[in-house]
Amino acid sequence: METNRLPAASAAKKKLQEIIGRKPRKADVCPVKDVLHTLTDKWSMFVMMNLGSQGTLRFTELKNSIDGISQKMLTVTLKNLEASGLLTRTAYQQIPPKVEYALTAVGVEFLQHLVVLLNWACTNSAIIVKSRKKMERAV
Amino acid sequence: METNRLPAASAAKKKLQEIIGRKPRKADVCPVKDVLHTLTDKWSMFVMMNLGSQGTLRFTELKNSIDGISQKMLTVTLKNLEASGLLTRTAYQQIPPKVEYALTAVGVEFLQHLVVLLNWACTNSAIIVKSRKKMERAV
DNA sequence: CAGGATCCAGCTTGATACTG
DNA sequence: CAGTATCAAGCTGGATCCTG
Repeated sequence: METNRLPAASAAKKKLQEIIGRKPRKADVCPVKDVLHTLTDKWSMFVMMNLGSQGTLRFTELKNSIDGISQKMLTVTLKNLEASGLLTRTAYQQIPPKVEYALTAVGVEFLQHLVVLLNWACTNSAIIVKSRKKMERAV
Repeated sequence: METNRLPAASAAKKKLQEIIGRKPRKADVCPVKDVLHTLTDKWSMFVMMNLGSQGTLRFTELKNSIDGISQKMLTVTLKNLEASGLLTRTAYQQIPPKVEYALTAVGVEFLQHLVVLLNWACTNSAIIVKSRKKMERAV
């Protein structure tokens, strides 16, 4: 419980102050919030995870890989990610159309960080969920 | 651009397949999505960042630290984080009331991971924003 | 196949007023 | 001080229909 094999708590704290201090408190001014929000978006994560693990995918392949996503949201999500430079869209001019999506170098880099977080979430989700259940009962 | 000082792309890919495979595709079944979403929530991050960098804080102190947050959302966010076991709420029975919030060990651990991601976002937000601007023009 | 466009229900959120 | 309660507005996201 006490072992931290991470960038040391103190270093993290320092980094935090740096990051927080960097933004003039106005959330709008600092794009980090916005960027992170886009990236940790409900569907964005799934899109990137699937592209990361399966490589290049077509629109329908992605849709089938991500259970529950609507065509609209996949479109929107893909556009955002493409606009943010995290994935590339390659359209083949042919009938029927064929469009392929793949992560960019930046996308892969982000995903690697995300994997760490996902892994942590996987490990700790049980604890968190249990904690929530306990709170519910307490009410 | 090509340097990756990260858990190696191949390892990340493997991990991804593991994580994706673990969940039966049904987003509802896998709590990881839900957990991550709570944690990367718009306000949750700010709350945890402030607690992480400033230590124990009172309700109003938090509200003042996080520009733009409403009293309601702060309440909701704090409840969620407390229910998830990421922070503790200590109420002193006195008039006027005094309530202090602080991260738990789990909270600190998560925050340390988050810092890495935040740092990455800070470094790359410029690139991403620029990419977006370019896309806008392309339209 | 890969979307674009539209409509609308529902959740999220902010503003406001009130309380122990 | 630290919330709770309520209501209205706005955005999100799903369903549906349509196109090159």
